[in-house]
Formats: sequence, structure tokens, C-alpha cells
Amino acid sequence: MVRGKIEIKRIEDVTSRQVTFSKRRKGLLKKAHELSVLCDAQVAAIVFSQKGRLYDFASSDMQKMIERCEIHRGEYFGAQRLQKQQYVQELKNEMAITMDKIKLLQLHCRKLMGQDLYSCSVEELKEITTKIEKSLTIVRSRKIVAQREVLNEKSSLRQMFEEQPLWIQSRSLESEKSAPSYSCGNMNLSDVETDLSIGLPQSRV
Amino acid sequence: MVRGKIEIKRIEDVTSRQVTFSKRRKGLLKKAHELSVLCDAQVAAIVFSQKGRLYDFASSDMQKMIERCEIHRGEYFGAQRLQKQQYVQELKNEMAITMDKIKLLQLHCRKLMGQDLYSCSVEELKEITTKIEKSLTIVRSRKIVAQREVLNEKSSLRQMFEEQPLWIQSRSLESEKSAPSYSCGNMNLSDVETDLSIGLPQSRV
DNA sequence: AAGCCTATCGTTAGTAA
DNA sequence: GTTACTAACGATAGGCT
Repeated sequence: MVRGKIEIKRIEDVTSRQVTFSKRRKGLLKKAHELSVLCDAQVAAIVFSQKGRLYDFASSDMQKMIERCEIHRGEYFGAQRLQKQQYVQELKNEMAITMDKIKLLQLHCRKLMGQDLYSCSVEELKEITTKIEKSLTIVRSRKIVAQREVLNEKSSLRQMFEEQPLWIQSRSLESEKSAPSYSCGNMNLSDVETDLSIGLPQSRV
Repeated sequence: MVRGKIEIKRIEDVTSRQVTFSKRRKGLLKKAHELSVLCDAQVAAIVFSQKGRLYDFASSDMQKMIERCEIHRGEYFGAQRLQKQQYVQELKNEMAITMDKIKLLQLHCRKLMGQDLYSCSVEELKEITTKIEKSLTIVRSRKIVAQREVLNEKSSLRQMFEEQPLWIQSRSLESEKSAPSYSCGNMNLSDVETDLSIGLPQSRV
């Protein structure tokens, strides 16, 4: 039946591969067992099928075998572990630095918003006042410019419709007035609360 | 030559055992390799000689095979290692989140200082203006109070070291009474409620 | 310890159930 | 996914170098 020696390469036929896997796996585990008994050696074999199922054999406790194996290969695994630990340490340091930064930034921000002022000296309060005054000037002028821009846009729109019959103009303007969902009108500012809350990261194991 | 089938039990003759170990070990590793290639499976074999020497084969990275095996067997060390990996992942995630938060905070801060306003809508600009105005009010009153406190201190000193006319003493006492250091003037503090709280990440293993 | 030889034993590819 | 069959293949015990 078996015509020639088989080549050691991936079996392409799925069924054939499955059957061979079953047989050879069994054979391998058997051989592992035989070796461990005949020669009084510690033997372990681990096989994962393509579907991820595990088949294994260990002459003694698998966990101890694995540990022993890792110890033997100490250099490699040790280095890997060290690298991992260092990496974690770096991440933690970076985190700490970032948290410091955030605290500083937060402090600055709070003072700009008129909070936590009781630790400030008169001198510092003066500085803060100056800063706020400056930014108020900037923001106000920017606001005016922005408002003007909006007005100009509306004017342009009106211009575009100027050549149309009056009833269309009035209708479009009306609808614009009655549905201003974005730009304010009589909208309550406290409804639009740009919230900045930065909380604690979740605790974990 | 080989008379009958051999029994699977420890070979007592030392030399014979050693030779068999060498031969069968080689065979086992070869079979492991063949299985991995033919069936496209992950295979590992670990053999310790009686003298403690390690012989092994792994179709792919031994460390990953071992970890996968441990995870499958749900054993302690595997779980531990998995936890560590997850922990690193969590650290990374947390870091990313924190960086996002810092960016948001920075943006907020910059806007409060009158920077990067060109992306703001008129609505937003109004909001910012309101905030800044409020904080300006607060900071100014705080500044006045602080200045008064400083003056009072000076007065007290003067009082202690110089013979001051009574009317100055009484004035300083008055102002101290009428400006209770906290909640300044008639302003409602709850109006300024942009909350900024940033916490530290919990320490861990 | 390692390699060669060879009779024999054990494993397995192909096939079908 | 597993088992049974069988011829051929591969592995190896024992012997020798």
C-alpha cells in the first residue's frame, strides 16, 4: 500500500492531515512515555492542534518540568523577564512624570479660573489678574471678529437670494431665525457645559 | 539479533540505558519535528537526562508554547504571567487615556489664556468670555482682600511697636471684621463650577 | 561516547468503515 | 474525530568497531 517514503512537508489534504495528526500525535506521546520509562528520564511533550487544542505528556509534574526548562535556558528567559520588568518600570516613571505635569497644569488652570487662590501671595494674585485681563481682551476681540464673520456669511447668503422673489427671501430668513440650533440667540449658556473632569484611573489587581 | 519485543521498563544496564537514551531521544525529537511539519501543528518536546542535561525541540518559540500550555492548563504560573501581560496592556491604555486628558486640559487652559481661539465658535467664545469674566471678578476681590490683610498685618506691627493713634487701630480692626477672608464679597461661588479634578493612578504590584 | 550494521519490531500511509 | 487493516517504512536493540 505505502508506495514510497513520504516527504516531510505539510500535508495539503485536510482529512489526510487530520488522520496523520491523530496517529502521529499518539505515537509521539507514546514514544515520550517509553523514553521516560526505559531511560529513567524526565520527558515532556506538548502538542497544539491547528484548532488550538492541547495534547500533552509529562513524565512528572509538567509545571516543574517547564520551570526546570526555563531555568536551564536561564539566560534567554531571564533577559526577557528583565526587559519586561524594566519596561514596566519605565512606563510607571513616565506615568508619574505625566501625573506631575497634569497636577501643575491643573493648578495653573484652577488659578486662572479663580479657584484655590488662598495660597497665593498678593504678588501672585496681581500676576494672575494681569494674565486674566490680557486673555479677556484677546478673547473679547476674537469674539467680536468671529461674530462679524458670522454676520458677513449671513449677508452673503442674503445677497445670493436677492434676485429671487421676495417671498422666498423672507421664508428662508424666517427659517434661519426660527431654527438656530447652533449659534445662540437666547440660549442659556449654563446648558452648554464644557465639562472637564479628570478622574481616578480604575484600580486593578 | 533482536530476539523479542522489549518490555517498557527501566533499563538496568547503565551503558545500555545510555545508548538507548541517545537513540530514542534523537528519534523523539525527530518525530516531534515531523509532526509539526506534516500537520502544521505547534509541537514541543523537552527531555532531561538523568544527569540533568536538557535536550529539547520546539516548532516555534518555546517560551510562547509554554505560556500557551500553561494558559490551557489554567495553572498558577501561567495565570500569573497572563496577568502581567494584561497589566502591561492596562498600563499602556491608561497612559494613552491620560495623554488624551492632558491634551484636553491643555486645550482648555490655552483657551482660557486667549490662545488657539480660531477653532472656536461664537458660542464657545461667549462661554469662555463669561468664564474669564467670572474668574477675573473672583481674583480681583481676592486680591483686594489679600492686600487688606497685608495692610492689617503691617498695622498690627505698627501698633505693636509704635504708639498709634486710636483711630487707626479701630479702622484696622473694623476692616478685619468686615472682610471675612473666605467667600468674597457678594459673589456666589457656586456660579463658577468648572471642576477640574485630577487624581493619581493607584499604585500596584 | 559515537557510528555502523542488521534483524526485528513498531509505526504509519492509504483506505475504508 | 476515531478505529481497523495491512503493506511498507522507519526506528532501534544488540553487536561490533
